Amino acid sequence: MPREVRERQMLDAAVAGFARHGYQAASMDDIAEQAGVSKPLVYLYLKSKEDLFTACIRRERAALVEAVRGVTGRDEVPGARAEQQLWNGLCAFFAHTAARPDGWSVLHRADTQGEPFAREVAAMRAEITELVTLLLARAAVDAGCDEKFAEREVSGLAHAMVGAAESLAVWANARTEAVPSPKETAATLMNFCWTGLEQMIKGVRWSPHR
Amino acid sequence: MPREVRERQMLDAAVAGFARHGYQAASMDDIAEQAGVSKPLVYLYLKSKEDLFTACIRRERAALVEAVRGVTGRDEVPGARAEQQLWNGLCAFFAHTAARPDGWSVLHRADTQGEPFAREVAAMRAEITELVTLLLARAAVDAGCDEKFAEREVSGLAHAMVGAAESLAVWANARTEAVPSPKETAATLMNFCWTGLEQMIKGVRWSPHR
Amino acid sequence: MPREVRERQMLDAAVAGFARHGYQAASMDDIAEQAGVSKPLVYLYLKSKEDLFTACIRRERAALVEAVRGVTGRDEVPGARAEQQLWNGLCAFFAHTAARPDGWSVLHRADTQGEPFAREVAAMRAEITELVTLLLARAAVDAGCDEKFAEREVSGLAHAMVGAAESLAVWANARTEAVPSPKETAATLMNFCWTGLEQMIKGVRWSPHR
Amino acid sequence: MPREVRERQMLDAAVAGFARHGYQAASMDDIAEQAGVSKPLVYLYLKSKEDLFTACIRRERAALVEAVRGVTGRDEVPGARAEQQLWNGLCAFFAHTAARPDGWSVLHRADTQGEPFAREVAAMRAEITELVTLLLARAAVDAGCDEKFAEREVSGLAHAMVGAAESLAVWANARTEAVPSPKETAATLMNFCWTGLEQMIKGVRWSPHR
DNA sequence: GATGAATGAGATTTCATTCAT
DNA sequence: CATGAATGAAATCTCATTCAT
Repeated sequence: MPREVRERQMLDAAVAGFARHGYQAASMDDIAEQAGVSKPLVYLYLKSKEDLFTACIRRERAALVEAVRGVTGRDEVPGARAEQQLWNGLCAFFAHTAARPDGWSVLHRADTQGEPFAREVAAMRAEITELVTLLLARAAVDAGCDEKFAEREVSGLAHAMVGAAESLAVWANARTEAVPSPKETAATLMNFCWTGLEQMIKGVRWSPHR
Repeated sequence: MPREVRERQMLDAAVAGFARHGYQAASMDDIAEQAGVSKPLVYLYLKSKEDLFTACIRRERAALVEAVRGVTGRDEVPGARAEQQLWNGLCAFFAHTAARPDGWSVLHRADTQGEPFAREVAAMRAEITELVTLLLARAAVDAGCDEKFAEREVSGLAHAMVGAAESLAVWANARTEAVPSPKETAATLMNFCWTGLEQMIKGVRWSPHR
Repeated sequence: MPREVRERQMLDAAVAGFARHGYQAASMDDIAEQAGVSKPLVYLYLKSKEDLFTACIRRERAALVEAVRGVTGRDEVPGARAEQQLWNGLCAFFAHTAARPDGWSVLHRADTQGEPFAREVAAMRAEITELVTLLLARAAVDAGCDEKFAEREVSGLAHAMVGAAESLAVWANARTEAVPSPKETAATLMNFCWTGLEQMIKGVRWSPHR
Repeated sequence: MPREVRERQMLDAAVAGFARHGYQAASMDDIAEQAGVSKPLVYLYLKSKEDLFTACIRRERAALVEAVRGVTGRDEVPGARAEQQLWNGLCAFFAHTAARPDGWSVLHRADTQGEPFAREVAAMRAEITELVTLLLARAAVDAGCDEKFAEREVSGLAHAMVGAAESLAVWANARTEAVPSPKETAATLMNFCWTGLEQMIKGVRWSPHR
């Protein structure tokens, strides 16, 4: 059996194992068995537990980012409405995290599994946040907002949105009854952020002294 | 030295250890040493690693809920404005998580450390979410909204808000420069959710077909 | 059972194991079993295989040096004949290596088991060589030799003698029939080195052109 | 590529590997890679790690013995002075061990790598010791000594000399500064053993009671 | 009440070795 | 002739946990 195929099997098993038990508690024995290969082969191909976990993160990160970028367009598409692109991106995000819950679990949990892994996830988050920031800014401009203002103010909203999306994805995957569809989840968030954006553009702010 | 004091020392050490290394990687050896007691004593008092972790979760959960409840009022306080109570609660929440980062880290990470612990955290989340739902509903009613409507619609917003608050608390603790004050963090979130609530009351919804 | 006793048992077993199989091939499993304890206890007390081996080297080195120093006198003993002291030292050396063949094997083999261990042995060799140099020099002076000359020339002979003694000790232990007594072995070497010393004092040198 | 060449490459790589890391620590993976062939080929040609090591020992042993025999003459050469032959042999020995440090290291270390290998080395040592004994005996006769006496007494000196030569070869290879030339090393030893031989012939013995 | 002594079980990792092609 | 693919067995080391005192 060719190496490529075996490697994919191993990564599949590893993602499942790490998702279920976390990095520390997942055992190489179990992962190898799950993949249908012997442990030495896992080590031959993937070097160490740490490298295996990193490989999982990288693969899942690439798949997720690809899924989102695939529908938002990799670059600015002149004429396309940013709002629509954002909506598409969110739908793709929640669809992907719902379709590959283990993959998403690995990405989300990697955050709390020590330095080398947290960096990997931070990079992904930065990548996505940048994309969202761009789309929000262009949406604001579309809505008649001053360009300078948009760039300055919208970043905070983007951070909040990405954080909220992460939480929602976890929460949606955890549901066992009344599981929301990706579009419903996306709509919830869009609803939230879009009103936030509009208020922001208008300069409305909440304050305790109000 | 009385048992109570000893136990508190152990829990303190355990919370620190679990926060730093996670459940699996934290070692009973280190915890016992850190607590300044012998390992058998830890087992005598707290039975097992699992029980010890559970005890940590329970203690930190109680402390956090107490901190929030202490400023929102344990029950509905007729005449008090719900908006103000919500604001107070958020401030208390972020102040507490900032003051006890290890405790919060334990609570947050427990979520991904396997079944028995996730349940504990889920219970805490439910407790807080219920509180927030109540406050939001009363705030909606205060704003002239129909009571039935409020109860039905506001729950989703509460869930999102709690999730967002969790993310924000982690994010704030992770900062090393430009660390936001609890009030700033609370204002960010309040800003966000309050506009969402107002739009919701007005019946405004975002939809892809718009 | 007190720690000290256990540690000695472990070191005994380790010395036997390392002597028989060498550092790499000796297994911690076997050593623990031989010592009549569980592996974790070995690790608890001696930290690692490397540390265990180092501890063996140190103990055997100390015992050997002590055995030699005990009969040569730790310092210069005015009035004592250096020749006699040297003879006593050699006898003690061969008696010790014959009495503790495993210990001597460990010391001798450590030389070829990698850097950290070779250093340990080199230090021991230097210690003994220094002692021998001193005795030879004093013996030369006793024999009417110029002091300056003695110090300069005798060092090479001391090195050769120590090397020869090492080889002889290994060789004597390897014999299964006609095993020489320590005194016989010592006499062989003394015979050798003493004539060498006498010729050297007289300035006689062998050269190919003779 | 003919089998002979391939085998030589493998043995070269193996000798280098065993010399650097010892028998246990050297890995077949590394050796195969170093030899530029695949592992199965190594096993096809040399059957096992043990056989490979044995093959190394045999080859290096043959080369060393050949180098010495080549200058001492394979048999007794009537008319040639034994002293000169011994000198030539020592020079050849130290020149060879200096020229092929890895080969010598393998031979020397094989001694302490367990039964099957120690026997190989013992055989080589016996071979060389026999040669030296012969030369020493003839030299004694040349010097006017009784033939019977020579054969009986000279054997011990030969053993000591071979042991000393081994130590010196290792020591010379280990030097990084002031590396002695083979001739210098040979002269050191010759100096030593020749005086010993002369005294012996004269019947002079050292004794503790002197 | 408190601890020094001790371990069973299992973790990651490596290595010599062999097929099927 | 040559190799990519694969593994059984064993190595070092760690950890939660328990007695005897």
